[in-house]
Amino acid sequence: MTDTARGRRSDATRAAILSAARERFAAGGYERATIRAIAADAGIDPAMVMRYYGSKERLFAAAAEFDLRLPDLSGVPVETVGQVLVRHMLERWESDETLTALLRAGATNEAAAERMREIFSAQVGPVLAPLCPDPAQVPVRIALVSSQVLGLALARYVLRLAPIAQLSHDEVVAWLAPTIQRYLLDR
Amino acid sequence: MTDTARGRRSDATRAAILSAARERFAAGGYERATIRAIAADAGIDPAMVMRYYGSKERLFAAAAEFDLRLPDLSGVPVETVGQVLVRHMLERWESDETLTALLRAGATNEAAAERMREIFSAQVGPVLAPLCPDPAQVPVRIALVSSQVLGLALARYVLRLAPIAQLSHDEVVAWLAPTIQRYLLDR
DNA sequence: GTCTATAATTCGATAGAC
DNA sequence: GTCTATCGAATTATAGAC
Repeated sequence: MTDTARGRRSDATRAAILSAARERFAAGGYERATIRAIAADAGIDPAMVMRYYGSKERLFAAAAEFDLRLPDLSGVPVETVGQVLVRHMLERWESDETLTALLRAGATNEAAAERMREIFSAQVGPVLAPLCPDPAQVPVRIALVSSQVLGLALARYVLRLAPIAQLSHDEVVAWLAPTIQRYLLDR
Repeated sequence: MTDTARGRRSDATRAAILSAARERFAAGGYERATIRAIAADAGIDPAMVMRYYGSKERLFAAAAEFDLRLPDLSGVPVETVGQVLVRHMLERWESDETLTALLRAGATNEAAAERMREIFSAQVGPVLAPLCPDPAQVPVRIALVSSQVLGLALARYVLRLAPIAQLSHDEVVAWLAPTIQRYLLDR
């Protein structure tokens, strides 16, 4: 049995489901994203979603897989770490709706909140920890940075507070970078 | 017809419904808070909720009425404005679950998001605007302050990032006050 | 003012034909 | 691998008895 005969079409279907799922989860959170709507977007039958992912919960788990792709910061000057980080997060947030899906869903769904905690501790932690002065303060400093990054995303992409949604990347970086810098390095 | 004969019992019921509604909206956002569960919490029949508030949407609108009760800041030294503001928000957030209800619901419900925008522009704006140096920058500065306050609430009360959820009020104030101070007054 | 009964939808999930 | 048909449960909302 060749690859084309067996897996080709189903792989495309799987990908279409996942893409549609991310879009729906990002637009309305966990509860409002229905399997029926996701299937309709993907141009397939709702039963296929169940066949491929078993349940809505498992579909979300698959759709909420995410890599922040944080750059290695060991090479950049410490006084520019805030700028680099804020700019990277802006671009990452706007290039992949999965983050908005996680944020919207995380507000009402415990599994999504847990995934969010994982991402920000497991991915942000290791990259920023070496920069902090006192090892004991690392978790707090990472969480503070996360709070400002998440607050920006919430205000800009979810609640859409006009003044902050209209800022350019450069302006956001100019305002937020010093905050990140202080949370990470001060004292 | 006396007051006791007509409105007394119904007023108590109205209040019980509203209180139960805030609790449910705060715990699970808009979609997961069901009229049936709210009625059960209030110890009355689900039909009563409809009778008093007409629809789930109008119930939420009533439950999401909120006053930040921001203090007059014209008297306090400018260099302590950040501290006063952060401490007030912490206490307000922890003494009234309505804010958490708004935050959770605002992530997936447009009416809740709109109410959130109203609160932060109509209530925070007037109090902080007189402190800002350049009138043209007022909306942006208010929105930046909001982003950090909302990010704190999201991380601490909704996503429950352990390191930031465990901080004392004093520690949160010490970390965040300088940020607020800079967003409001710098330059 | 309160509750029973139920209408009208909508959802996640399953069974089974092809 | 895909779809039809449908179940069972849950939801908001309404009608009407008492």
